[in-house]
Amino acid sequence: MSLSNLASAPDAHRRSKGERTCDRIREAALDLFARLGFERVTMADIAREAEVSQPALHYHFADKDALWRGAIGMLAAAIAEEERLISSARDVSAFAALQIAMRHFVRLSWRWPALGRIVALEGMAGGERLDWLVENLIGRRNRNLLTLVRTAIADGDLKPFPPEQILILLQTGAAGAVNMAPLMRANFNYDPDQEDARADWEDLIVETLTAGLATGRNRDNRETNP
Amino acid sequence: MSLSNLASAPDAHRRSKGERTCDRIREAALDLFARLGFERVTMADIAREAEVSQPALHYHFADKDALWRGAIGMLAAAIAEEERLISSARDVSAFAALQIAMRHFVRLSWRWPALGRIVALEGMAGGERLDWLVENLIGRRNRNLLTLVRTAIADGDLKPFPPEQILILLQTGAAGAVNMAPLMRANFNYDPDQEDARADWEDLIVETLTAGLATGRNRDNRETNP
DNA sequence: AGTGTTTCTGATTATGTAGTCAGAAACGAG
DNA sequence: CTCGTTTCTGACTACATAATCAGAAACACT
Repeated sequence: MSLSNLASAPDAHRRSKGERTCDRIREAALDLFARLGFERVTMADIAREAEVSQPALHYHFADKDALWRGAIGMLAAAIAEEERLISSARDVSAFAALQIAMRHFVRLSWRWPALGRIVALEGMAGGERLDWLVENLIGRRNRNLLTLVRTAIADGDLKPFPPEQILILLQTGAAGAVNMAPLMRANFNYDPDQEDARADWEDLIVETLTAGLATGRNRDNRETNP
Repeated sequence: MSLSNLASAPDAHRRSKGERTCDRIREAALDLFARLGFERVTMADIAREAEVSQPALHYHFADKDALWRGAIGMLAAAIAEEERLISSARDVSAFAALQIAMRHFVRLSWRWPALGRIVALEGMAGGERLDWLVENLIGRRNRNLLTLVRTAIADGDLKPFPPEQILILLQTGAAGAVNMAPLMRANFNYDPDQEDARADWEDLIVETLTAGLATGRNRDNRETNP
């Protein structure tokens, strides 16, 4: 909980036992919550997956909601990295920055499948957990992206659709194959979670949405450079 | 349960009391299941919404799963109508048929918000309910669409990405604004469920994905006619 | 009205699940 | 090793919820 004694930093990479099991619990919880949603997961499931007893969960987290937030917290670093990467692209056009962001987002979705799934799950249901997500995880990022979309439209590079809609299309589209992997397996006997399928998907998303949303002006710039 | 006596057909539109409350229950259940997912909805919630007592649910449906399937059944007619409409477009190119299907699908998503949400919920989780959905509601429809995509690619009208991925992009994209309405409200203070917003969304989806997926050959056909 | 059937309800049970707590085990500093 | 602290467990409680059932009410038909 504290910032840990920086004095003993030399071997600080060796986290305490509690911190390690805490991580195990959060990993198990994130995986289960993302796949199944909050209610379909029991504390017993998480405990089994993390190889601890149920009360251990309550030792590290006050209740199931706190555990959910703790698990989501594992995504914070990934989001922060994404925000950093987007804002670092400051000397290119908003349109080019969006392309970069989109490619990065697809990769992020594969790296952290839980992200898109949890946003989808709570984004459909609404409620307190969604409010928490917006407040603590995705709100600022999304508003920044919205500004980027608005700028690209003002620049005449993007078709003038409602920017909120464009953003949702980009995000639900990009995460589609990740989120819907079980459906694709069940309905098409197709597994999108393969190295080459992932690469195809990344190209499909970036090329398609870029080409589809661009105005004639830059229609032929596949990957725009400043 | 039986095909009802066709003899007394003249006034057959007057359904029995049981059938009417059965419908009320299914409507309430469909709405709740779609918004919140199977586990987050209790039988008491549904009973309250349908203005009956809990045991009434068990009189009409064996258990919660049967009620879920019964509720989903309300979407069957909508899907059938969609299938009919798609297969009726037989004398146009596969590409043109896909455009028609896409526009129809966006409208269908707004008409039946439960459809996309339930597919998304179960499509992420996998499991028995997804298998049931594939088997009984969306499987055939999706395979038909897949054939259409394959044909359009073979015709040289669609970019040669994996057809399964193209289909998932079309569907998750099209249903995005419908499914994510709560997120859009929470994050952007934007309500996509307005007449003009719906129209914008329909255009955004059809124009963007058409333009993005089309090969150069038909790139400038906004709405292709045979 | 009378009678049998369909439809529904109040009361109740069984079960699964989140959360609690006393105390055991593992750990760390001396 | 010893003692104090952190970490964890087994046994338990409280509660929500799906499901049951006997019987009441609404209905349909004569």
